[in-house]
Amino acid sequence: MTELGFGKERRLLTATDYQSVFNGASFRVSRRQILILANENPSGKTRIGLVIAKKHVRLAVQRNRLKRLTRESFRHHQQLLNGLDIVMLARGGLDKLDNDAVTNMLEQLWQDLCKRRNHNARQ
RNA sequence: CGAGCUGGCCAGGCAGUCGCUGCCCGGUUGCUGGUUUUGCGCAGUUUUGCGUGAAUUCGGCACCAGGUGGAGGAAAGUCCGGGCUCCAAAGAGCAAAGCGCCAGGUAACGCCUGGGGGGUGAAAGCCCACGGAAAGUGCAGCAGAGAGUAGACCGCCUAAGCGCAUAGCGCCGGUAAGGGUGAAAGGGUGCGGUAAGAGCGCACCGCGCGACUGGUAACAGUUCGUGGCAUGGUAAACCCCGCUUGGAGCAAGGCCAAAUAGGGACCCUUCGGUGUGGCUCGCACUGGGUCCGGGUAGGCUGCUUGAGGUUGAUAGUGAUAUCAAUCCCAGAUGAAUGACUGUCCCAGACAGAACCCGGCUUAUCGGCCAGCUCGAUUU
RNA sequence: GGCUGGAUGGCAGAGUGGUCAUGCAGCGGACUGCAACUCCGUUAACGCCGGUUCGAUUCCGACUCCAGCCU
Repeated sequence: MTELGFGKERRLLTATDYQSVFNGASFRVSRRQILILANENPSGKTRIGLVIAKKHVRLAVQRNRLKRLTRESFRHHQQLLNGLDIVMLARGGLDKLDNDAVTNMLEQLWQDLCKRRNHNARQ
């Protein structure tokens, strides 16, 4: 298993997985077009789930594009986010950004999330 | 060469690194299920049964390595038509809905092909929900005299008859040629005719009906006969005629199954009730007896070999069909087909499969090929 | 993914083949010392594009948008 892999065990799979993150979200970082919720995973795995509603991003091509970009970014930064269950929610207007903008934004969000986590750990 | 029309095709390429997923092949790897042989223990009269250990071999899952495949012409809208599944073995009648020139194609269609008719364009071509209004009912505001058995507002006429009493006026009337209204005013043009007019008569055009000819038919015809001429519009108003349609949908349906609640399956009976698609019939359930399984979260399946693609031959004007050879070409399930870097060019539009096909419609950068029309020029 | 329903002034909400009610809101006026209430008057709409019809908000087709249901 390589360090940058992205298999089934790295994803949130069921409705109950999503519910646990939504109900007890310990971390919450956002930008205008993206909201990220996260929670410590009890078994120490790193997993991500995507919520990109049709209401916010109308075209299927755009939804697929955003999912791919997010997964790719997550895949590259998963060492940083070790042991978290993460849910990424898209807001309106995200489909208007190009690939570079989305990738940069996600990178900043990962950093924010990491800082928030370290801050909590010290307290 | 320019302007235009029709049909078909393509949908950024290449290299490297990282990543996702289906299938195939392999593994001194891990977990797990079975086959065969055999050791030991227990039971038994024996065949043997149970427990346990070893070897053997066949799978399944995970992981690793390699190979190979991985969005569209519209995948879209869900507007039609089918397959498939369940509802009863999907049946009968009514109601309701859809379609509508003719012939053919097709599994089927509201689609396609060919033909006819109408419209449009200089032409190639393009467009058309294109049955019936002499079966019946309804509708047409306003305007207008009159809106469907036509109709005297203005106008025209005053021959015949009557009155005044005389180139005239009035009464009784006549008249659809002209004006005006309207979306629409009941064949058109000309001549005759007349008081003025009128298919009143005639000629030509148009129209209806019948015959004949051509065509499978729709329909057509410098054809013949006949009728003075009707049958205004609206059926995407009700309707009539002909044809078609049972309803739901893969979140259909089937299987395995934590939790939770009390029902569930089979047999017998048919008064009432409930349900199945709008109603009726019909059918199923509810009632009594016997026996224990049923099922939410979740998982598996349905799930991709098909009215299939490619090439060729044959039949046909064509849509298409038949035959032969050959190929296997996405199958995901929080949902794969991507990201980054470099490079080239004509600088990449619209846009992402979700059970599967056939169409239609809508979105769309740019390019290629073939055929046709018109114009210009040269030989 | 599939299946339904809808779109009428700023808001709510009827309606029908012939220039669309009604209420609230807005504006102007009357009443009042000023307001409220009340009364009178007035502005403003059929989602968009085609077709059928003499005429479409209504009938038919396509498009856009908004709700709801099935897991």
